Amino acid sequence: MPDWERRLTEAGYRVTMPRRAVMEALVAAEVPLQPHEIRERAQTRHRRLGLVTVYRTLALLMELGLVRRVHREDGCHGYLLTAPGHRHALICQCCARAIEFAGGDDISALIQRVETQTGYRVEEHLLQLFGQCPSCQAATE
Amino acid sequence: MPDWERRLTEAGYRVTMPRRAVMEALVAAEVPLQPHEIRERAQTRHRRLGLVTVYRTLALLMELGLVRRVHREDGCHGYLLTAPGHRHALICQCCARAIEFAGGDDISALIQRVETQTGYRVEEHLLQLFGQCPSCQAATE
DNA sequence: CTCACTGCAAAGAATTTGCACTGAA
DNA sequence: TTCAGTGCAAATTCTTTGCAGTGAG
Repeated sequence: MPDWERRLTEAGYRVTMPRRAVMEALVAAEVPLQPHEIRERAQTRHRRLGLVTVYRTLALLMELGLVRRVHREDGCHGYLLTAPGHRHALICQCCARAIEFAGGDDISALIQRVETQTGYRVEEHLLQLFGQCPSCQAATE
Repeated sequence: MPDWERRLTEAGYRVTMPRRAVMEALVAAEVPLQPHEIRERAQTRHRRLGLVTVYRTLALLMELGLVRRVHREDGCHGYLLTAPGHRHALICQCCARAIEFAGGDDISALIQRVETQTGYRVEEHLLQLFGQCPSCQAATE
């Protein structure tokens, strides 16, 4: 039994076919998926899957911290499986492949500097990097 | 003649009442505004202002770099006047007042670390901080 | 006087809600 | 068996487009 099924069960939710299909699509994806993309991919497993169910499932998975919503520069958003312990996304502008990386001392230092400079108390941060992944760099050069 | 009017003119665009009204609303605002909020505020200057024109004006102002779109944690976005030379927004979770701050060596260091760790080449970054501004901190304590 | 710009209406996305049916526990 | 979960249709919300009229330069 995968960990995410245990998390669902323990929180009092049921493990259903649509939820399995959505999770499998997200696990298989290396890129942040938009709801309609998730639906298309998940339908190979569960034909009748409705877009509404995708939205509801995503809301549930986010609530449980299994999935994160990432922003794109154009304002759209995609959904990405949460890598445990990691918080930030790095997205390839060329192929959309995304990986996550951990925040380290450098982010803490930055936050501390900004707090000192502004007088604000910083509680959350949203950091995403955009660039080119190794294989797209190789393809370009 | 304000600088933004010069920028418009030099780029071959016209300075019109609706554009003035939108800019004034943004200048007066200390918080990121959503399109409908901009419209409501700008209508004190220009009654007939349509939401469509707000969208078109914002697109133009973004193209000229006068305005930035900022993301909120809930996925909505607001528009904020660009502070010259600054790139990142710090938004109060309590009153929504926003200020911008400059990226410094700390961000460069972070990006360099991530590039080394991942092999990606980083070209853009999206950084926003959320917290409490000084006056909201004072009100809470 | 011209043509960029505007407002309206209407189309098109993206997301949410209402409700009767279905299937996981 | 029972109620959480689902799918459909339809409602909302957000944003863009088409087009005839208006006003900035």
